[in-house]
Amino acid sequence: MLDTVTMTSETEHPGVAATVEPAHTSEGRAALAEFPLFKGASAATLDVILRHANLRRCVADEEILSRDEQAGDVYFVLRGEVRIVNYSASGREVAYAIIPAGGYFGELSAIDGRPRSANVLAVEDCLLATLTPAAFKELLALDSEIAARVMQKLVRIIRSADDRILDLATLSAYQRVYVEVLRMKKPDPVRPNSWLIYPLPTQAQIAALASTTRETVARVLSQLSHDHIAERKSKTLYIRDLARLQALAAKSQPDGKMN
Amino acid sequence: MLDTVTMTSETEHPGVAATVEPAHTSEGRAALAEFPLFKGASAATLDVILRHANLRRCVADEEILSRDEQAGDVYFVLRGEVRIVNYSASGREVAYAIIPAGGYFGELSAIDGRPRSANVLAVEDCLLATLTPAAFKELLALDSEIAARVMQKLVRIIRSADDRILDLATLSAYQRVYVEVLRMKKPDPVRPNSWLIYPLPTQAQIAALASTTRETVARVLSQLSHDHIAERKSKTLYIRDLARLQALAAKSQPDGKMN
DNA sequence: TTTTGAATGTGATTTACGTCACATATTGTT
DNA sequence: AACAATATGTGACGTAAATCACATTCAAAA
Repeated sequence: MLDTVTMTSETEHPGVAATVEPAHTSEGRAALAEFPLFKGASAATLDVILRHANLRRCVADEEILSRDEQAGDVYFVLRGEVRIVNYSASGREVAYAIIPAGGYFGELSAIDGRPRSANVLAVEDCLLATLTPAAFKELLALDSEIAARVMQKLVRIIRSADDRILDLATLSAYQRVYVEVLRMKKPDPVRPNSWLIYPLPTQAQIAALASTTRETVARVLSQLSHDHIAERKSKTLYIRDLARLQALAAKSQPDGKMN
Repeated sequence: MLDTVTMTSETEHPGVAATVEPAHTSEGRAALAEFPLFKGASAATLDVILRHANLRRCVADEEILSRDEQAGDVYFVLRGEVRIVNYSASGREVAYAIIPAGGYFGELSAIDGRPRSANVLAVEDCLLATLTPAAFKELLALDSEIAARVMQKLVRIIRSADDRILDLATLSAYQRVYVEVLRMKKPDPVRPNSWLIYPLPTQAQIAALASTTRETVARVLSQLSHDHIAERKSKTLYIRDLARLQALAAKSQPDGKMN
């Protein structure tokens, strides 16, 4: 499944795989100063960050960190995109989130010192900055604005996890796929008032997000296409009838029983 | 489903239902100073708390706060127990957590200012202390130890929510009940090395936690009893064979497919 | 181009478990 | 003790969706 990592791209030292390097390069400085979490930070704060941060590059599909590992580094995604996933005992993949450039992960272990709760995979080639737990905590103590932002992000994670639990507990598999499609939609960059998904993840990846099977996702997509609600053209899915899709996602099963 | 609340118990002013009162009573002072989150706090911190806190009493099954409400008070459970739940469009109840005395809730809205994400019900008669969002934020800014504890609690919530998502996505309904039973077990106060659940929640409540139906919970409990793994005697469930129960909870469906 | 491995589409079959329908048991109340 | 009112136990049944099994299409190398 995972490619054996070949360290060719973006590595200047042949032979030694230089995956970790200090962030004191012009590239690192610029990227970190502009990073959303640190936007508007004082010079002192930025100094702490730049002094402690390291850069790490990784290639598509590389496993950046894995569950149960006893490490607490916080990772900032400067370029690329990562997926946070877990595997069931039987090997089924469950995806928690996709973090694009500008996001960060790994803060849970940094905050409570416990092992990693999930695996993180690079969706594509990535440039990451890392901070040790000690440095991250220093940062939180030093800059209350950043501490507040981190806390807000934790709250956002809880809210979305709670939503997900509600979805898993109460929606049908089809509905969960509808919901996932709705979550992934972005405004069409050319046509206004129109929505699309690009690039469309593989059906297996969508299935992992919606906690169902690849086949079910295929059936849902076929049905949507047949009903002219969404249309797939190679790597993009055009949403033709948003209202109808939302209706499908929301329609409550004729249940009515209040227990 | 919910009893219409009759304000008889613990109310001294007949007529007016005095649900909110300042915490400046000896009862309030003692309870708050001993409260886990505030344990070891400085006099200044405690002063802020006591000055801003109010007490609120509520009776069993009362709805303490409800989803989508635009309010951000934080609640501290001084006595009693509350359940955090949500309802699906079709009315099915999904329980997130049961918070005993010493716990708190409502901090999400206080932190991010967004509406309530769930409903909170009193399991039994409760004594609660409340803090406005402003007071809570002041507290976080004033006392970094408390801020850190709150952050740790948020992380704990995320970890358990992620576990729950994994369970929902990968375990069978039976297994989810096993898992829930295992979660609720406590060491037997009299017999050492023995586990039990007391008081055993109703099957409907267990079903809400495990996201299944009451009937399924009944079947699981019957099966466990039949196999001498657990035995129910009125309000307590004795776990007779912990190892076997854990094995049942963990047994991976013969799936093996890695996708 | 040809080849080879993923990714996708769709039928047929199976099954876990929700739903429905009661009977029985356990509570708490007059 | 008698009575509701809740809570529990268990069969029968239907169905959503997982599983299995291919055919087909697409996309990346050789």
